[in-house]
Amino acid sequence: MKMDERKRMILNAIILDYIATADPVGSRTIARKYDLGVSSATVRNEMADLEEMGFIEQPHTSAGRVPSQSGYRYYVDCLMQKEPVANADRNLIRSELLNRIRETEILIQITGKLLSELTNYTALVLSPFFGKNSLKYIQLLPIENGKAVLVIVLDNGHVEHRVVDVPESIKEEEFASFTALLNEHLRGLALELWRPSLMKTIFSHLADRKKFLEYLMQQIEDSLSSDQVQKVFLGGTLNILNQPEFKQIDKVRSLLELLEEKDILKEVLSPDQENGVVVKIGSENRHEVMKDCSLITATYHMNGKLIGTLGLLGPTRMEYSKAVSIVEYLTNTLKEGINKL
Amino acid sequence: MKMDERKRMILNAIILDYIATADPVGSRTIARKYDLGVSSATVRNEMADLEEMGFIEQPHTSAGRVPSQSGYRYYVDCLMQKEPVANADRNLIRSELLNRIRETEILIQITGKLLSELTNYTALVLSPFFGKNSLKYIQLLPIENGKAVLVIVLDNGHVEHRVVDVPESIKEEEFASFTALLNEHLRGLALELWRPSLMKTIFSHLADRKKFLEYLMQQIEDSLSSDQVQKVFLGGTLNILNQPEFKQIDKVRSLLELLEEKDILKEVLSPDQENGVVVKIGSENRHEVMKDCSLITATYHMNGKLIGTLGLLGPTRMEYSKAVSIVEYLTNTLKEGINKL
DNA sequence: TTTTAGCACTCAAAGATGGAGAGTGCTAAC
DNA sequence: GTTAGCACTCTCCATCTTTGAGTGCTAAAA
Repeated sequence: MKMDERKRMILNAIILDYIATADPVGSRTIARKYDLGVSSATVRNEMADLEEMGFIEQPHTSAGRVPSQSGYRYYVDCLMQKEPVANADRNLIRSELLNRIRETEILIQITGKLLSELTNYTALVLSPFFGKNSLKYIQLLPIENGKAVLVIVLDNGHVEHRVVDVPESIKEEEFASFTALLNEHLRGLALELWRPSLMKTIFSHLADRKKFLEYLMQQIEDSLSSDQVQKVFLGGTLNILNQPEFKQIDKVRSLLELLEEKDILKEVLSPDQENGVVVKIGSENRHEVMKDCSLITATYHMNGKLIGTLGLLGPTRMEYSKAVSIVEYLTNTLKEGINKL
Repeated sequence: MKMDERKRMILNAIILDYIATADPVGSRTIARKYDLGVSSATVRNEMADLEEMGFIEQPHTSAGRVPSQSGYRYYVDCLMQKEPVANADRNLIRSELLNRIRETEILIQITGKLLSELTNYTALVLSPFFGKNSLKYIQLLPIENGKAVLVIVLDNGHVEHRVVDVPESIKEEEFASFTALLNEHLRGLALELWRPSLMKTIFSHLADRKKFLEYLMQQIEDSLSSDQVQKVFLGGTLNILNQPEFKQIDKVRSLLELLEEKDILKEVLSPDQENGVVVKIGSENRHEVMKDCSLITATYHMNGKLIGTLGLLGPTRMEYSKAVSIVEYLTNTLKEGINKL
């Protein structure tokens, strides 16, 4: 069976109509609403072909047709025309993301909020991962007997603090030298390379404080472990409830539960190819729970390095043409924002 | 009509049964399951009385009885026997809350998680508010041209950081004097009293940096405004979905939406009396959305001052006897934990 | 006087029935 | 290759029936 122009138009019409209404689409509707200059009977014949090709399916004999997963796939790959982002939306995005933001975390949060509000789907934003980033600044501040605050600043604007225990035997004056030491040896170093470097230092400079330094090192590593630092931000979690396909509580439930499992989300968001906008439809997603969902992802970079992912989760019946462009535009603006930090 | 012992027993039985099953309770069930030594007919007569008194009601003529709001009220006030917290739960709580925690925020988070997991309801924890607390330590750390990290430590273990802009004209050496100045004048001061005090300082010491100090002050106030600092932590948000009374999506929806409105939650959690465990049933809660829910709250203190609230949200048909004791025990342990920080 | 057995009555929930409507596939004519 | 026409299918909805749990009332028993 060959996919001629008319079949393409009909498939396109079916998908657009189904996306808009969530109701199975009949031959008559297509013939009337999308004037193709042919009768419903003709459309009917074509639809039978499209069904045979696997692009659409019937919920039951006397119902209209519904796009199948490969139908959506074909649409996204070959038929879809990206809808340009509305001017108002562009302006909103730029004004929110490019103004007066000083910390990565806030930038990411706003991005999530924007994405969900502009699309009415659920936004997932994976914040930058710093494995390849390096330390700009580190400081140990004594706050009371036995306690200090460790402040860590990375070269990409991420700031982190953590309260650590300090042996009482360490005097206030020593903190300055610790800080100096840490900065001297760690500044500019990629996080991955820290430990070996610090170890050398320990033995050469401060053998008597070895234990404390080891503890400190542990704390630093902990603070910057991907678990701590690479967070997933959600926006519009409850937007799934808007979708008629999720009217029953049990369907929504497992999805909402999935959204609380940050580890799984990270996995879901980890890209299998490094750039551009990727659309995963239905069971193309690894997780069973997402079999009725599509996920649009895009990665963002800094200095050419992949640092994070942006995702948009909706029903398979989602407005791909609009969603894809917004994800794209938002990713680019986010990049800009991060590089401005 | 008088409330004799038998009526009390029957009401108690009805409520316990309804809490356990969520089905309207019939006279036969009561007579059989809770052996009161009387027949169902007698129970029936008593139930008619209880209904007249307003403690129970019938969904429809031929259904069993369901506790009314005042029924629950009477139960909580007069009938309920607190179920002691299981030993395993006690141990879990103590080991999680009293070990190796250094920051308030983490303590609060764990409390929320525990509360929801132990009860299967939704936990709300309002973190400490510091209006009356004072500053232990403040520091301004330069990190690059035009930027610095402001680190703020309060006397109750709360630590906060924020990236601020710094005029390029301020040299690295000046930071130390700023930090010294801030500490000198603000340390030990209750947050409420900061501004006037700092203002005096500005004019006497550093008239030329007035603008920057004002900006800095603004940043500090911002960081410590109740909006920023007094956060609501949720645990087990999706536990409501377990309840059969929330099977329809529209009922759950408004409740889940409520849980995303942190401002409303703060209001809901603000106590109208200062201590002890308070149970608010159904429409005793201010919010329409919560008319089918009960909220158990308890306040926690530090040095005698009220600093936060702990809440547990479930259906009106909630296991009060168990929930109340867990809230109580957890509040006490949280107090302990905070004072140990 | 209180309790109980018995019975008629009520009502919701669950099936059963029967159009109405939307949509299909097939056939025969254009 | 396209279209009109028609029989057929299946869901959705409203209506009706049955079933079962539970009640209230009454009259007899304790």
